[in-house]
Amino acid sequence: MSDSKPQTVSVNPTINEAEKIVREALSQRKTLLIVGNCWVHYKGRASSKLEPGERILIIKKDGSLLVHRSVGYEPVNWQPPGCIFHAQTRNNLLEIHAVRQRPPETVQVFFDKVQMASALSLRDSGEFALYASEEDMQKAILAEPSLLEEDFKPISFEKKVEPGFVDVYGIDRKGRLVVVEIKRKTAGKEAVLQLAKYVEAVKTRTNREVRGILVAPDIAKDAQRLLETLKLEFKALNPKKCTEILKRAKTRRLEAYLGEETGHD
Amino acid sequence: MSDSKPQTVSVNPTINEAEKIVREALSQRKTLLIVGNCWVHYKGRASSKLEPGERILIIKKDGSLLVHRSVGYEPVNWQPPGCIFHAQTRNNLLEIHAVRQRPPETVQVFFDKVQMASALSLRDSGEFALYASEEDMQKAILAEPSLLEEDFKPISFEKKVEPGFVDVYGIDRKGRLVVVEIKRKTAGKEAVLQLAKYVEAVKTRTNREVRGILVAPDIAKDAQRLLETLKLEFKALNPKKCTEILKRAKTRRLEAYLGEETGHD
DNA sequence: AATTAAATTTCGCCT
DNA sequence: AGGCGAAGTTTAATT
Repeated sequence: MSDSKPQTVSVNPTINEAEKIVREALSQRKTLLIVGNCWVHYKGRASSKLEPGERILIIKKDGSLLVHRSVGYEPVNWQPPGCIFHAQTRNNLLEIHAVRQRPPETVQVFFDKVQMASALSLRDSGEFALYASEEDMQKAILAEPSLLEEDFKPISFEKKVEPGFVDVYGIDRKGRLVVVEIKRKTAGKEAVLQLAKYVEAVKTRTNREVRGILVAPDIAKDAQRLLETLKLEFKALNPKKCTEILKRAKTRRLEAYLGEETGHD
Repeated sequence: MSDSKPQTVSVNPTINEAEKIVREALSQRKTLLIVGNCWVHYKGRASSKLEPGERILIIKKDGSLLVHRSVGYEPVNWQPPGCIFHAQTRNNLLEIHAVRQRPPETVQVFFDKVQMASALSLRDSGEFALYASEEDMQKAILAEPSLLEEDFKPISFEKKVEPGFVDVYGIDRKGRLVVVEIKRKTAGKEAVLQLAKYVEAVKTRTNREVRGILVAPDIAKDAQRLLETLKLEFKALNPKKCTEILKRAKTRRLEAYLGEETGHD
């Protein structure tokens, strides 16, 4: 008897039938998907109660739980991965408890009517790639320092400086130290203050002149004013452009590699 | 012919059958639920590509979109409410496009195999109540100022002060100004620093003595030391107690209301 | 285990 | 519409 059925789906099941599907999903580490009328109690970092209504419940094999209403991007109730679940039927009521150890939290979901219950084996080995991250921008500046300004020479990156880490650290064409703070999106006041903090920290460690440059696709009006007050600088840089630069740099590296070491594979 | 069917569910539908369900959901503002093999392209604030795999797609009537993998609390791809959708089948491939105007973003989902497709009418008018939130604690102190200390008189709340907003602002029994910072859980150093910031800001605006009181269920050891160094104060307050106080206050208000204006319904 | 910073953060409130 | 602060934020990296 094979239990490798890729999916069990039941429409308008009884509470008992639904419970069987819940148990199947939980015991075989399948994805559980239930649609029905339910109410939810949460206790933990805060507490909440959700009155009855029709919602979607998802429990994943990693022990995460989501309750979604008919509107809203965010789940109304949830539990991060690592929960332990317990399911039971009492008085024709399907109860699903999700318990998290640290921090101690519980979510209890009660169904009195199930429209659909499903236990799914989701095969998913596809990779997810996010482009134009802050890290990409950093790599792009390191690969192509002229993106920042002509004759900029990077010395290090993610350099430890008292309050944290400087994104990029280098020397300009006149030998002045340059501290670079990178933001992937419009820079606000907090980004300017972060840069100022690092510039001040570097200044205490040297007698040389120190410049601070904020790199971002854009800068907010108030942040611009603050930047000027603090005698810092701004360099506009589009994250998308960084992705392209990186792609080009990789190609170049690949070409150099193929030129030097042929016949590899 | 009635279209008020509460749900349409199809197991292992053809791509064309799945497309019909997608159109039903989108045109009738139902919740769309699809499980199947898909890949996803996202372009907007950032860009991403998700290689093929079996996932759950949810589209809600408010124009939000979620793609969930078999693990993880967060969706791998998503779109907040307010999207416009477009669906089509080409070469036996079901394409669903979600477009957001501002910021300009698109998510494209491509299905080549659908395990389950469903259009759901979720009736949900249940209220959601979050208890013991920071806001509740604030309200409780305003309703019952002696929770903070005897003879404390609140003046305002969420008062704008240079770096942000002061939770509660008032006067103590000796006429000193009091700045209150509230935390729902154990207060850490950042909470103390936040309070210090506000106290300093208020001091620049007055000649009067200014006290700073941190209100939380508990305070961390290092935060306690910092608090003493900065000559600030701590008042333990349990969020749960606040919820009870609020309930009592509401009852009292209701009683007063019923006492004054009888016969209202 | 605790801290810190980033996120396609989202959400709500206010200007 | 944009800016700012908070969130049961979550997540990942680092001390």
